Amino acid sequence: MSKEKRPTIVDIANSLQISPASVSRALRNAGKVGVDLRKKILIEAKRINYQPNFAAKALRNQSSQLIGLIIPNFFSFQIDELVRKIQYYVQKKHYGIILGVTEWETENEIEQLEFMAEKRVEGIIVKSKGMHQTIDKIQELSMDGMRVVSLLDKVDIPNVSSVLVNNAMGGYLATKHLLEKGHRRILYVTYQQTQSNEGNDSHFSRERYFGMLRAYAEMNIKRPDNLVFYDKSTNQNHDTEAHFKEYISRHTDFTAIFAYDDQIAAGVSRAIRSHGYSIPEDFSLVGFDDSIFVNKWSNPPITVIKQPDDEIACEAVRLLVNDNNNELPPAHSVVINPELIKRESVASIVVKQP
Amino acid sequence: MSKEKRPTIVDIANSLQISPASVSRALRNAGKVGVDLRKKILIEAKRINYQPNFAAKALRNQSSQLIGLIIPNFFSFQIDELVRKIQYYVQKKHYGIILGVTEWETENEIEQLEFMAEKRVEGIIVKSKGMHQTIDKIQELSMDGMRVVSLLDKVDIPNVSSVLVNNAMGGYLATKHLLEKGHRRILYVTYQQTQSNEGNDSHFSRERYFGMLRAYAEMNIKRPDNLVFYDKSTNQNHDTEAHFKEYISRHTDFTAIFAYDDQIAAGVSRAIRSHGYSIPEDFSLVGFDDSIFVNKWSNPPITVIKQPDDEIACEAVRLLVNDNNNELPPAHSVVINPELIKRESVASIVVKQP
DNA sequence: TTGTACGCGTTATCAG
DNA sequence: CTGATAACGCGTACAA
Repeated sequence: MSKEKRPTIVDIANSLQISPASVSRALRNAGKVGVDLRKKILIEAKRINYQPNFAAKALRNQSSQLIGLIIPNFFSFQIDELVRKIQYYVQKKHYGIILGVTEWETENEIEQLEFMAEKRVEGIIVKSKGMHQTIDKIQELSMDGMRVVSLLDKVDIPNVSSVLVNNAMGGYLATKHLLEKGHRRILYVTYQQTQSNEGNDSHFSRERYFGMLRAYAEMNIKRPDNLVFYDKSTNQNHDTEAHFKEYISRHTDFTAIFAYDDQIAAGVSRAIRSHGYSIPEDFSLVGFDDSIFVNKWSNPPITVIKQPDDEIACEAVRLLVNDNNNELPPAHSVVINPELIKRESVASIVVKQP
Repeated sequence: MSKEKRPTIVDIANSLQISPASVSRALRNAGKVGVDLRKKILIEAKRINYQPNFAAKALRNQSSQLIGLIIPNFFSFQIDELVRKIQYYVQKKHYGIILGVTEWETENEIEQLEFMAEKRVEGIIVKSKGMHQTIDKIQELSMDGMRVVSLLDKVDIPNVSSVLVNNAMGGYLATKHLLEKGHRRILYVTYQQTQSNEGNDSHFSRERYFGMLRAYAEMNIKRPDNLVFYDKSTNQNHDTEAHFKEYISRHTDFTAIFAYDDQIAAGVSRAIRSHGYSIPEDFSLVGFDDSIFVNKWSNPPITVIKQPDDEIACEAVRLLVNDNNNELPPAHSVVINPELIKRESVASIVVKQP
């Protein structure tokens, strides 16, 4: 029962005693077709439940109507929202997304890129760890004519686009908010930067820190020294809680914490609580990303810097899929400004300066 | 630069002065090709960086090498792991998955099903809310010859497969564990069942409860009455915490809680803590699903019934994609046994029976 | 406005 | 073992 051929435009043409060409034209509103003829065609198409053959279209048009989406997993930053929105925008243009998951493994990233190329997707949206092997592969594909958009990673390859968030502004907004609430001693908790960790987190971490410094400078406040804690966690091995427990048992000379990302914020939050302190009474906390960890579970709800996922998704798709017959925009980078989402993890302090 | 035609088997054939047919055979290890000729072909293919044209293959073979995956979101139960594993198994067979996200909206479910059909995927794996409109659409596709696997939902349509978890066994394992730890008054917290909520959760909830009763019966313990709390939350509107706060302010005549799923467990956990109680000292808690909420964030780590995602993914894919030239297995249902993951949310109690 | 004929890249079939 | 040919379903010059 599954073997009977699906109906084609030829079938429609035959039952109506007309040519397949007219059917093709009618079905796509292309070329000239008589009004009544088109009507008959549409009716017949519906009657026999005609479905265009995707492969034939793709072959004929040299276009797969597919774009690849390569992501590390589903819980880092707000990636679930991004995927959902990307899927939405892509499908709105009658494209499909084919998915690859890499677990932050460079090897998998390369494998996925190759897989997408084989499947002849028309473009690839990729969030990678940013190691040079992956970048090389992206460059290779790009030179073969593949359009690539790097998600939230700056990639310096001609013809490769990026959709970025203004990290410095994120750091700035978080810090300014804390300063305005009266905090002066704000601890920055971020990943330790090692040779092996040459990925984008290092750059981003520095950028966010620059933003922090700018906020202090702008308010003419001198930022105290030694208020950075480098967490030795990695993407693969997350142990912020333990590291920070150790730290807080010896240092409590801060009133607020700005966490590099939500995973760190989560670990910090747990460490703080396990020491009998609470948020925001004892320490205020600002996270970064607004991942589901934070926005669906954290207690109390954590104030965060949010990367606007709708805009990111929309831009990424716009860079890959053209709207009508318009030309695609040339490859370029888009920088999107993050915003501060105030929740309940930041308290005002009146005077706490010694 | 992106416009130069990709090389084809004809290009290879021409530069080698042979026929395209031989190239095709050589590239696929199909049919008979001389050893040295094959070698030359492979070398030339590599040289010009030949990539098979997916659309042409699909058209010729009447097979898109694509399967559709329709899911509600990325954080319900262990869906992120499921997607990752499904993607893994699918790609191992050189298939791709194309993704649809529904947000538990019946309307979106139907739209996605139609989209997948248009894209001519060879099979669809779908996790739906289970409303009849969706079921009808699945049936329609199925009658058109589409293979469909329902993920974690029983669907009574001939030719549609299901991969299910033994819910009764889940309830049984959770309860048995609690009983063995000395608990007798175990509160079951589950969703309220309304007319509008005719989806699968109702069935599953009952099945898990039957498993619970069986555990009591098997140990010859009479289960106390009135130990079920119906949470009025829905998939769209999750408010377990508030509901349960209200409940616990008036009832504390239980020592342990078995939550229908992790979202409920999460809400219950927060409600308990906000009342000044702690887990497991005051109440023990067992969740269901092992979603990322629980396994990556909860504090303390919550003991759960886990649906073995690797096995589920593997079965789902096996039902859709044949290994070599083997025939696909006929549509049928697979029931997989869940397991108990012991963590830190269950304490022993010695004597607490009044 | 409509029809004819060809090609997109691949593979199955059949002939040599 | 290898080559020629047709066909998969659709879109589009070109002709009518």
